[in-house]
Amino acid sequence: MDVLDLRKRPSQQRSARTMDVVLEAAAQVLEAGGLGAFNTNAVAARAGVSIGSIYQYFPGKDAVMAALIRLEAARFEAELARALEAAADLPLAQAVERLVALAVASQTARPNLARILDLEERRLGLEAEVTIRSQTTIGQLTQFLARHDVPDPQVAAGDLQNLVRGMVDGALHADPHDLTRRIARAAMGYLSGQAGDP
Amino acid sequence: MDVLDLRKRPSQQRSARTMDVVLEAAAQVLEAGGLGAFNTNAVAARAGVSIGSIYQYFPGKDAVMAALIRLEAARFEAELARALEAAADLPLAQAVERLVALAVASQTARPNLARILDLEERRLGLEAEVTIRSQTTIGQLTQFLARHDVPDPQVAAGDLQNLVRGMVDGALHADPHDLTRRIARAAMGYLSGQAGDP
DNA sequence: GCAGTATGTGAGTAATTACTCGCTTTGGAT
DNA sequence: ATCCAAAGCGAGTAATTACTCACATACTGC
Repeated sequence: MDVLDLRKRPSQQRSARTMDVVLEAAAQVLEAGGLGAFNTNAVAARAGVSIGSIYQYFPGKDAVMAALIRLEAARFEAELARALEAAADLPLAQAVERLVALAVASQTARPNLARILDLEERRLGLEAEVTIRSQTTIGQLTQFLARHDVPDPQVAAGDLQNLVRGMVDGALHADPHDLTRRIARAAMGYLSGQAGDP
Repeated sequence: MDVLDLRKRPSQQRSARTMDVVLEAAAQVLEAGGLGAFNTNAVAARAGVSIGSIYQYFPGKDAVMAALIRLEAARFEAELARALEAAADLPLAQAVERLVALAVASQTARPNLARILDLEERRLGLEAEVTIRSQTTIGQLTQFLARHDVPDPQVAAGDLQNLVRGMVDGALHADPHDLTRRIARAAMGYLSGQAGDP
């Protein structure tokens, strides 16, 4: 039984609108004001609900954070799944470019939020439910890479995810298209250099 | 006149030991407990000085943070400068491997700290003194890459820094030596793929 | 209408925390 | 020894904030 769990949702089939509104407000507060501005009052105000309502849906502040992390993870994973399906029959280079473009678009929408969620995921995920966000993302990527005969696909998947994340994080004010090209180049470079060069 | 400046240091030639102690304590608190544990009382306690003393050397909490960011930046830049000098006559691939090893070692020592400083730098550096930490680092790298006839060395320097940072951040529990090899491969892959493939 | 329940409210509370200020201690010059 | 300024101290203060709870309102089946 985790403090971050939402099992205590008062009824089974709630309108869920309030919850969504709160999470969206939390995202906006984090994006606009950073971790320091993320407090229950600010989130409630932005969501247009009372503080009490927040505590009807979430056992505490950290639970809001955790729910937001899971939400964003789920969104990205859904997009990734679609993109992977669409790119299934493409040659590796083109497939990689598409996936990178997806990652760039995803992070560019709310640059600060992504960074904060990264950091908070580590703080909250204290060993349990390790890396909420990347678990299945990595899984999907691993399978994709394995199909393209990339050696050590699991490690490669993790490396690529980190490579992309780092480059997107660092260069958010660049032109997205150009950035995508450079990141794709780095990713392909990594994959080409894979394994036994003699 | 910035709130983060330390110009108001009470005397011109202070022992500076207290200041160092405070900064080291701040680093330890951040590494151990994250941003949430970073408060003036905790830092003072860990440093073995009183709260008052902190405020004799720093105009406020954020100034401690800023000073720590500058300190770590200066340390890394010094190491980088030495490494670049030592690697000046090496072929590109070997030079890159050495630089990557340095970055890995640097971040591995205090993994959480590095991430937090990244985030805080953005929060504090609001447009002024843009990217305290990477300014001269990038400069040094740019010159190095230019000497090796890398096209667009400035962009490449930034990309490489972000690529390395991302990969190190994401895989801190891996074996440092293996990690270094993989990152170096990615970096070389990026550099090889540079410019006009037809 | 009405009973009963689900949902929403927001003033209040207890805890935390950045920072102040009047005081004590230290150390060096005479 | 005496003085003085520099350095250090830490209880106190005002502000912030996570969270509670007694109450109000909306909704549902009758």
